Formats: sequence, structure tokens, C-alpha cells
Amino acid sequence: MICLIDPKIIRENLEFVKKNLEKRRDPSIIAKLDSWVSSDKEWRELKQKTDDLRAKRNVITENIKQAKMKGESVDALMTEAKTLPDLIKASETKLKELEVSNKALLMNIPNILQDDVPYGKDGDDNVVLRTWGEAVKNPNLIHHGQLATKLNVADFERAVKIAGEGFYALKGDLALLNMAIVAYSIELLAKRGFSLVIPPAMMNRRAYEGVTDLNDFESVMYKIDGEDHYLIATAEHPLTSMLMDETLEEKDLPIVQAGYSTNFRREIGKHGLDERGLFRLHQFDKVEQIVICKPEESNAWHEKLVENAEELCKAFEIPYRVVLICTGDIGTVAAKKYDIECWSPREGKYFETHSLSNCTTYQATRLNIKYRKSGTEKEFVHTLNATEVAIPRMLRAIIENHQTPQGTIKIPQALVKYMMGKTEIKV
RNA sequence: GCUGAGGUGGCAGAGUGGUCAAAUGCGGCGGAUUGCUAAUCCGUUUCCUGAAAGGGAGCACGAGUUCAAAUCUCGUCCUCAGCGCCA
Repeated sequence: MICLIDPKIIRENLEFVKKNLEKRRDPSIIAKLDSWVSSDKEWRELKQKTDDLRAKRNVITENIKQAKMKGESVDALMTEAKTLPDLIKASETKLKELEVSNKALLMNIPNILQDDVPYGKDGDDNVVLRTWGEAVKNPNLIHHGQLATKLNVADFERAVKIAGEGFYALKGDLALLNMAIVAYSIELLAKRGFSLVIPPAMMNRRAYEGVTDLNDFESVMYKIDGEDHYLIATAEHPLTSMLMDETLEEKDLPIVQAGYSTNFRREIGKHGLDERGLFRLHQFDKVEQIVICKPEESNAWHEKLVENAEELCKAFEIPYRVVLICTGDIGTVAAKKYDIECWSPREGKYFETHSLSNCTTYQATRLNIKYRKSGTEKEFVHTLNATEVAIPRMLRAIIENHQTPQGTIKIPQALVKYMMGKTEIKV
């Protein structure tokens, strides 16, 4: 039987786990933990009982075998043996029920936070670590969606006509810019040792449960009707879960990959006017950084992933800032998380374009991904994922930050070579 | 989608109701020995529970028959070969 999560870690460090989870300021998490602890105790007692019954059966079975070989009567033994299957079955059934419910509880308990995650309640308590570029407000700029439509490089109306709200069509030079950003980011990461992966766009439930917050099944993911398939919400999900149930060799770590995929998200919720256009979409392309490494190396990798994303923003000449997410605002999966926010000169505020997480062993325990340390000793790996570039949001940043007074869009120098030499998007 | 064959330990590959955690070969780890970069020999090589001794589970997955299942029955998934369809 595969163990999706390692209960031993929680049993042995219960007080520590509890203290840590309290920092998330969500009492329901502690309630779940407490509930698991008592349920786990019950399970272990029942497990002992069940194993004893099985042991008894094994002994009788062996006796029957011996008696038969010697030609002795087995009637008395058989009578005794026949009483056992029902008892065992009942015990096993209850044990299994407990296993299922315990697993469900465990799966709902979030990751252990790292010490340097700032304590806080919500997004307001996140800490801005650094800013880059000149953040100048210019309310006179044209909304990026309107400008793209005007320049005939995007068609929202017809996309909505055939697919509904949250969909868009890129055309001409803006579609080309989408590809250019992909090509540039992949080259940037390749230079830093990332190998490119284009993963499946659908995954089954088991694989998906290992990498995501379970609530996402209801609020984020698209399910294929009548099949055990979900459309991926990010390349992180297939790239990480592809290693499910594997024991990696130490020499094969770290696994450093760039995932390119089209992503699908339902993202149920209402959004204001300024979220229209290329911001909150049901479908978008993204290049993602994925690292699978030894535990002691994950923090260093985390910093490198942030560097890689910052470098891209700089290359595209977009002012940005790096934010460290606080304990109350961090998601279920991450132990520590940075966001990068790019500058919107039209609105005069930063908007989220990147999310960069160290998931430590959270995904590895659920997916059962280990590596072999020296000899026979095994240990869970750490997984990290970080946006390198989410294309539509970067398109928005470019359209706003490189909009000219003439109503055209200047192509950042770094991208010209991927744009068939074009330097400007205009009518 | 149809037809046929098959899914056994890290790999290869035996095993058709109790003698099977499972022969044999290769590999990994630990040790012994040897004066020569090797050979040989011994041990070990999954998961759960338990302080330990021990106990339990595990032959794709799930259910069933049986005192007893890798082995028999049913369902599901996957792989291979052939056919069909197809960007």
C-alpha cells in the first residue's frame, strides 16, 4: 500500500507542527489536526487488533496444512478456522474506513511554514523586499485590452462569442509577441541549465491530489465530463506529479526543468472592471520553473528561481517589486512563497505576475517521491515551482509600460530578435 | 474502438490453490578475504505497526470463492502485436 503522506513526521513532532500551523491563523486547521491525532490513535489500535486476528488465522491455516500432510483429522481445526474470516473481514473493513478518513484529514492539513515567513493576517501584511525600475503613474494610457483591440491584435468579442467570458484571441503581432516571450524565457532558462518539458495537458485525480489544494477541484480545475481527467492549471502540476511513486538516485538530483504549457482555470469569483482584458483568464500560456532537489538545497534554489524571474522582468524593462508572502496569506502547499508584481502605470499600482514557492516535502509526501541517500536510506525530496513568465500578464505589462504617445506598442529590445525583427506593434 | 497475448522483487526471468517473500541470473548496499586496478565468499536489498522482541501486508489495481490465493472467478487500468479510425 502506498503511503501518500508520512504520519510519522506529525506524530513525532506534534507540538512543533501545531505551533507552526497556528501561524496561519485559521482555527479550522488546528481542529483538523486534533481530529486526525485521535483518529490516528484509534487506527493504530485497530491495526494491532486486526493483525492479531490475521496472525491467528495464519497459525490455524498452518496447522490444517500440517494435519493434512500427516493424514490427521482436520474437523476441529476447520470449525475453529471458519469463525475467523468474518471477524477479520469486519475488522479490515473498519480499518480501511479509518484509513480513508484519516488520509482525507491529512490531505487537508497545509504545509509547515519556514521560520522566515513573516507573521501576518492577510495580503496587507506581506513584506515588500525590493523594487526595481521607475514606477511612474500615467492615467492617460489606454487600457491594454482596448489598445490591443484597436490595433487589431486581439479579439475579445469573438472569443467570448464562441467560448464565453474569460477567453480571448491573440492575433498578428500580439500573437507573435506571445511566442516571442515563450522563446525568450525558454532560452534564458536553458542558459541556466533548465531542460524544457512540454507535459500532458490533462491529469487523473490521484496525480492531481498530490500537487494541489483539494479545494481547487471545486473552484479551479476543469474536469472532463465522464472521465478521470482534469485540465492542468499549470505545468507545475504534471511536471511534479510525473515523478509520483519514484525513488530517485541522489546523483540524478537536482532535476531542473522549464515547463511550457497552456493552462486552464475556472477561477470562480467576481472581478472588477480593471480585471478585464489580459489578466484573469480561463486559458493562458505560461513558462514555469520546476526544481526537484535534496532538502538542504531547496532554499538556495528558491532564491535562484526568483533571480531568474527578476531577470526576465528587467530584460523586458518592466518595473517590478518582490514581495514575501505572510503566514496568513500563503497557500496550502507552500512553506515559503514570493510574489513578483509588475507595475501598471495606468492604474498606478503593482499587480501580481509571478508566484514562486518552495513546497518542501508537501508534494513529495503526497506523491511519494523519494531519493536514495547513501546505502538503503531514503528521504523525501523537496519540490519548488516558480513562474518564469505568465504570458498574458506579461503582455499586459508590456502593452502598458511600452505604450507610446502615438498609441503604438514598442517591443522591448530583448524580444526584437524573436519578433522577426519588428520593433513596434502599430496599425 | 476491435481481436489476440501479457502485467511477478532495482532489472531480467521461473512459478498454476498450502512446500512461495517467491528459484535462477544481473545490479545496489554492507562485510570477509586476497599483494596487486580483478576474482572469490558471506550477509543484505518493499511497506505498515511496535520501545523492542515480534506481528502484519505485499506478485498491476479493486472485488469475490476458500480454513488457505501470485496461482481460481469477475471488474478496472496499463503494456505489446495486428486491424480500424485519425491531426
